[in-house]
Amino acid sequence: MAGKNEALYEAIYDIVRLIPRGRVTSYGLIAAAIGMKSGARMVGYALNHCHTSSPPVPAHRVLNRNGLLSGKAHFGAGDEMANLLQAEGIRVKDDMVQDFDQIVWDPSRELEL
DNA sequence: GCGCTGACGGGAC
DNA sequence: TGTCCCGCCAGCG
Repeated sequence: MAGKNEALYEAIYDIVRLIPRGRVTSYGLIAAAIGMKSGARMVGYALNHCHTSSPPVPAHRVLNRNGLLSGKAHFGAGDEMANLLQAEGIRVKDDMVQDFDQIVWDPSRELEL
């Protein structure tokens, strides 16, 4: 471990990689799972560097608390993120995940069960 | 060494 | 019920 910050990033990546297909989660839930309830921004920042870690992280399954594809613009392509979500059976409309409350995956909750 | 921005969240109006 | 503003942590100029 080079530093705690790196371990923190890996913790975020690990949780994101645990997200089952057809499910999504929010930055706040991940932040709470790692103990950073108010660090939702840090989660997004970490995912911004997810490409520096391997294996790649399915960040397309991570959305904001509104179910909006906040990081869609950062994926590179225009609708790359929405396309991946729809490919997993997730309904995406106008960059917004439909039935978000039904497909949301809470890490701190699922990992505890 | 200081300040601003940023893939957000929650509370207040 | 919807929208606006403030707060938090870390990286970067």
